[in-house]
Amino acid sequence: MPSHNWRNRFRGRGSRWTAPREAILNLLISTSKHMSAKEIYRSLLRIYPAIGLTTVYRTLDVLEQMGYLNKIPLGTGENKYELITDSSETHHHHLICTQCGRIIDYTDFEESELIKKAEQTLKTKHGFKITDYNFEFYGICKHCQERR
Amino acid sequence: MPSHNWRNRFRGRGSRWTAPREAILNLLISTSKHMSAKEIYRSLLRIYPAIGLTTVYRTLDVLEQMGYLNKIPLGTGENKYELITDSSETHHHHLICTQCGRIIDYTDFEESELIKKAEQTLKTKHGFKITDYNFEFYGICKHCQERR
DNA sequence: TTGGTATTGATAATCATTTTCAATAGCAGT
DNA sequence: ACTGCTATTGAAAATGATTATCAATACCAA
Ligand SMILES: [Mn+2]
Ligand SMILES: [Mn+2]
Ligand SMILES: [Zn+2]
Ligand SMILES: [Zn+2]
Repeated sequence: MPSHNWRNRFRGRGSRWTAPREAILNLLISTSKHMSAKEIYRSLLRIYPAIGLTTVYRTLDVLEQMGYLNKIPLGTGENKYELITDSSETHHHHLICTQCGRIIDYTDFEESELIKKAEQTLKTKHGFKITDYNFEFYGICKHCQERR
Repeated sequence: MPSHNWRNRFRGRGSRWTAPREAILNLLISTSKHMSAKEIYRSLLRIYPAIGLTTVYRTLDVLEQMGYLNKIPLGTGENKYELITDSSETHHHHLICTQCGRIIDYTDFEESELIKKAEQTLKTKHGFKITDYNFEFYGICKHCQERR
């Protein structure tokens, strides 16, 4: 996962490889968390004081368009992001704690299969061409249940 | 579906039965569409020129808390709403056209079953208490595919 | 090295939803 | 029907996330 790999991916589609983009990617690569644009921005400020929040948003957009980023709506109008890497489970869903905002990854083979099947069915039955889907559970995480 | 039914539901939880709330409910009952707060507001203006958008939001909140309203995030930060009635399919999902905003109801027995199972699993396995979930497909509807 | 242009960051603008607050109206108790 | 308490209302301002604008800058192909 050397960064010239990412560099080439950007260059390959006519985009440029820049310092802000490298900083954002390094952060996304190194973290295991699901971060919001502002969280990414604030985290980068320490090492890259000149970076702008706007640039974070733009880079996340590009990454999403390239298919390397997963955008997770929190249901509050805010989104969190996670990089899609080779090693990461491509198909997983999320448990979102409405109390603390924590996001828990969760994989279910049956569910993934069903979604694939549904995509097919919806195309033939409703003529609906699926480009994306959301599947999130909302609730109270174990941690938050204990402290009340 | 006489409105004194709804009146009692409101009164039952210490809430008051008011003209704006009756107007909003009558609209939600009579429509088969999935409407946004602003769409509801604009539609009511004709018959109830004094109504405020704020009140629409507040009434939708109450209905959601009472468990009679389904809130559907469009992925753009905007939400649409639909009343949950006895006759309506309680468990259905949505196909959201990212081109025209149309929402298509869609029911899948297998999927509903799987979600019920998942709720159980998540509770025992992750200690996660589910209060709600989102399951939406995004894509291009038949209508929009033809006109391009 | 250079020129064209993609990108950047500061700032202002959007847009949906919330908050605030004084005025009003529902309704329980009389 | 009257009264008083307080939930509700609507206008206006505030919020919070995201986007648009724009002049300055930095990539990078040639
Ligand atoms: Mn994840
Ligand atoms: Mn529906
Ligand atoms: Zn939590
Ligand atoms: Zn459409």
